[in-house]
Amino acid sequence: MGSVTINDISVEAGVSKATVSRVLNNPSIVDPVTFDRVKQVMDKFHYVPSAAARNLSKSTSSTIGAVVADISNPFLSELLKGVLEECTARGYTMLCADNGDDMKMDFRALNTMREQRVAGLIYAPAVDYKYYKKSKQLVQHIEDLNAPVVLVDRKVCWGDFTSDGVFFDDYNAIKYAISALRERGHKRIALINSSEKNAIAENRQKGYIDGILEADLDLDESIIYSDGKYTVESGYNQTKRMMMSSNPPTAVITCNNLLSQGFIKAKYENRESCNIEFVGLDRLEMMEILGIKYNHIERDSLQMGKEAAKLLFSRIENPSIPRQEKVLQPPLVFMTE
Amino acid sequence: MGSVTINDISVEAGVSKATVSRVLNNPSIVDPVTFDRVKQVMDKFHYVPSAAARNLSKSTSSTIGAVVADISNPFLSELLKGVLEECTARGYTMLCADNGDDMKMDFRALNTMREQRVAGLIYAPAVDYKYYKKSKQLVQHIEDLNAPVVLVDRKVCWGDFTSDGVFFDDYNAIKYAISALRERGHKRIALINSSEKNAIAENRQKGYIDGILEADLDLDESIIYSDGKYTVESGYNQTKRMMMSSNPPTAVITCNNLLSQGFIKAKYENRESCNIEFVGLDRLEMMEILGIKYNHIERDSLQMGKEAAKLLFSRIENPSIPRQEKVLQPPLVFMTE
DNA sequence: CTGAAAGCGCTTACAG
DNA sequence: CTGAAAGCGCTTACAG
Repeated sequence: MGSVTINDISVEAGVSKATVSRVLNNPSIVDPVTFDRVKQVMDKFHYVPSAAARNLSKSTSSTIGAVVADISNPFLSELLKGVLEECTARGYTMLCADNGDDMKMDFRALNTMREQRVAGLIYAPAVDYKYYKKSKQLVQHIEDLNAPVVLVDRKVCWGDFTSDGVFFDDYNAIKYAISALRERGHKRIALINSSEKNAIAENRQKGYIDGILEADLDLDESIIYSDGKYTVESGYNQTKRMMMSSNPPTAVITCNNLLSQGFIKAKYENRESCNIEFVGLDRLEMMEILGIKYNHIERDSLQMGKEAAKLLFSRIENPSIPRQEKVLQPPLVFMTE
Repeated sequence: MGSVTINDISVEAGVSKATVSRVLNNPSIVDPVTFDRVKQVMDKFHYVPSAAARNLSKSTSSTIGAVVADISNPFLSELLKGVLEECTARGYTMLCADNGDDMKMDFRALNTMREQRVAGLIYAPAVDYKYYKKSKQLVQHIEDLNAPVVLVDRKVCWGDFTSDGVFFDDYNAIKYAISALRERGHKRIALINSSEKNAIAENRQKGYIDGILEADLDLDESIIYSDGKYTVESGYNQTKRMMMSSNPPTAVITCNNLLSQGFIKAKYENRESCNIEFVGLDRLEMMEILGIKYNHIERDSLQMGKEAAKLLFSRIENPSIPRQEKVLQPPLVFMTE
């Protein structure tokens, strides 16, 4: 009934469990003849060793965890795919959890990862805890993890806690987008961001402000839209407000794939009246397929996932290497007609 | 250094490991006073029990596996999200692997799941093994898993192997799509399918043929396109061939989200010349956002994931219940302008 | 209500 | 080259 164990193999092959273990882990030191015999018994019984037992015995782990906001967001599912590829290549296994941008769920997910004693964690925190009272508690959870974590996408700083990380340089990307829009004649450029308190939203806003100033444009805070979450609905609502304002912008930058979709939805509903140009963050594959011009900052999240996993594995192999932070430069893709 | 164990707790609290274990698993039978004391020590040490050790000891598992073709395909990442939700709700953990529609990787993934001793498996096989010599071997692997599996999306039949499953009724959906297209005046309706040998592609083709016949239309095998895989590229290429044929259809049905995208790409590249109407499988969220009329068969893969997980858990709890197969009826969504 | 002991399926010094 | 034994971190009869 239960699966076959190392013991079954050892009695059938007439050797000790230690020897069976050796043909598994250190074949070179076992006598070729007994090796073959044991191997045959293993095949006959379809024996596959239990990862849990092995890990418990060696006090190691062969699974890494990944916690992100939503595994079905294309940006994130691509990222996870990148992580998975690196894991598979190394014989590691990937455990997924999501937090829905919610602190409580984030803590739950972290706790799960701890129970599972993951060897490492790819982590996009639900929020930037430094803005909340839970900050200390979060750091504690991370430390209790007792495994390296690499932050992805969302850079957060909490006290003296540090970890490896892979991020996009949204600050410069947005600055650059502004100068590009400026060159195309735009003088009134808006931003649609989220109101979440986190470094990523802040960086985007900072990039926006610096970009506006460097382009010698007027900084008008009334066209910095950021009163919602990173959702399609929020992008939609903010765009509507923007379109109905007395002095609408001629161009806008939308700060992630969902906000972009919300903007697009509103724009296409008002095709005649709305000719606001825009630059969105992230690819929207469907736009390419439809052949619709779509100016955007192309964040390659598959690559981000791979880079993050690589960082994680190199730290697992060598815990003492200096902290690493990769800042990926997402290219600005302008599609002129 | 290493995480704190039940032993650390027991010595600090001055009780046996058994008692610590009891406050974890069976609080009601332990003296309230010692319970509190132990609990306090646990909190103080941030103790979290090791799932691996617990599972090993109880010969159980608290993780379920999921293997699908590509975790970044929106249809599948939605499905996984559905699975994850059900897992989280029950305190289970989800292990992901992908097979890229490739048999070898499929076997690898299955093997990983076995090493991990998953409590159950949500499985969309890479291919329908009955068409390959590996069929027997696959069945063996599944049996060796020693855990219930529920098939999703891809129904396969191999010998006397049976398992629970959740599928969409593509056969009827496509038949229905044809009759709907017929009502709208179409008399020459094509199909773009994959050439993969599997029940799902077969069902679609069967639904097509029966639909054509029941609608009293001529069955013309030359407009059954199925010479590629389920990819955007294949959909694109097949559409191109179709458009260049001497007698192109007036409507077409595309058999999954990627083929639909390929079709759309080709269609939009030739906007002027191509006015073939179509019905695609699966939602394409971006079409809704753009407000583009998109007739489709709406397969709710999130729901499929949830249903599959529910089936799996009910079988885990009660292995002897009769085999269950759920066939979801995906609604046909026609968007008239 | 609690503890000592055996066991879950492995690995790894330690002897031989 | 191989085996006996202890240990990884838990749980669970079995006694008391």
